[in-house]
Amino acid sequence: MPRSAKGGRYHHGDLRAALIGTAVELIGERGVRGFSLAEASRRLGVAVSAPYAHFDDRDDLLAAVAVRAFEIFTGALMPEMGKFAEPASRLAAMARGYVRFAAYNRPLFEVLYEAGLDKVRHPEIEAAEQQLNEAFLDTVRALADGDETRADDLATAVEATARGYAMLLLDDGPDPEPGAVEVAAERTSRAILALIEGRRLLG
Amino acid sequence: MPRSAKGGRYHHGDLRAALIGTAVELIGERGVRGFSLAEASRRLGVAVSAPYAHFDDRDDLLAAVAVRAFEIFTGALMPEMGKFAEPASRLAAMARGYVRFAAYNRPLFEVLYEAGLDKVRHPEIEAAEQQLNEAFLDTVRALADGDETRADDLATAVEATARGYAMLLLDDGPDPEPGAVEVAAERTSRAILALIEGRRLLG
DNA sequence: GTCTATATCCCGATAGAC
DNA sequence: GTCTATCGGGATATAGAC
Repeated sequence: MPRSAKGGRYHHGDLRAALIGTAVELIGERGVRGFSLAEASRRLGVAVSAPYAHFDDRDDLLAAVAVRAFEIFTGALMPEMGKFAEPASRLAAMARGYVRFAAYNRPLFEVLYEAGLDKVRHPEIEAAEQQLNEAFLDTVRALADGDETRADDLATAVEATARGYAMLLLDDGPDPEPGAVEVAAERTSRAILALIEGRRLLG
Repeated sequence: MPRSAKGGRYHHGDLRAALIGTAVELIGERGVRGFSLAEASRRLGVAVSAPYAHFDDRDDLLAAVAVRAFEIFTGALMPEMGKFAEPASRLAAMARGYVRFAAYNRPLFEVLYEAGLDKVRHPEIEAAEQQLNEAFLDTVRALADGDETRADDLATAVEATARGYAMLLLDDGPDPEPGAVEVAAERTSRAILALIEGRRLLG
């Protein structure tokens, strides 16, 4: 990418996109709360005031990261589900995908849950969440005998299980090895199947 | 509590303990990363340099909070377990206690997992964790037919489930209502029982 | 759209007086 | 053990030039 000499003007091709990318990098290194516009600017070699031409403020940039996170999240899980016809297998596959996503896209996963973004100010985020949620609920309903309350309880249980395994994996340290990720994903998958097996005890 | 007039010397009865308490307050309001020694000092009406007479640095204070967190955590879960003889009921009770602890002691729960403390510098933390862990593993083993691998898988599954439900509850917003906490705790408890019911699928 | 420069604020940590 | 004072650093955000 073109970079003018030190001190000269810097015309970035697409500073907006570059800022989002750098934000992801930085969040991976220091967490959401440790991220700052100032350091992102420094890394890109632009003035600290430059980001304000593209984003209202720090949170506005984080919201853009969150939207990208949901896109990647959805893009990773939907195909995974499509490989299985049985509802139980589909849920297990989703859970595996969930844990893998958390492990391999830690910064994005962190933004989804820890950014504390104002959903009133950033409604795009909820919209990005919608598609995946519908597919998830459809699959859960198939295991609940048409009982909406049972479906809700099972959905919560599946989500909690996946979330919990993801958190445990991320606790072990940043950037887990692929082997450890697969072990965790497989355990998660089996826990989902065990949960479904005993689901009559849920509600 | 005695407080000298503005500008005068301030002799606190136990600044060390007061700092820990104020840290918990502040973490509840702004999260672990948003906590600062400077603001804690301001709230207590002492100079920003005063804390350094009791703690090496910011992390040293957070470590003291973490130790207190484990003490309260253990103190809440052990009696809960003691009420039940059956291993499955004990694990379900632990999980209920786990979720309640997270909901009613959010700052402490946060410190346990998000403080990112150096365990080499603060070995007390691991010691505080030990007691509870042993009791937990003993109960899990009773459900694993003497198979240590099965026990390990089940322990992970139980921990992940409790952690996941706690995270979902905390996601809903700070300071959840007692009604919501009980619903979440009950759901967690049932999920543990369902998991145990289907545990042959775990490994 | 980007830069320079600046205002304003907060933080951690230390030195030296009392 | 606490205070006053201070150093050094980093952040957000804005104003005005180009």
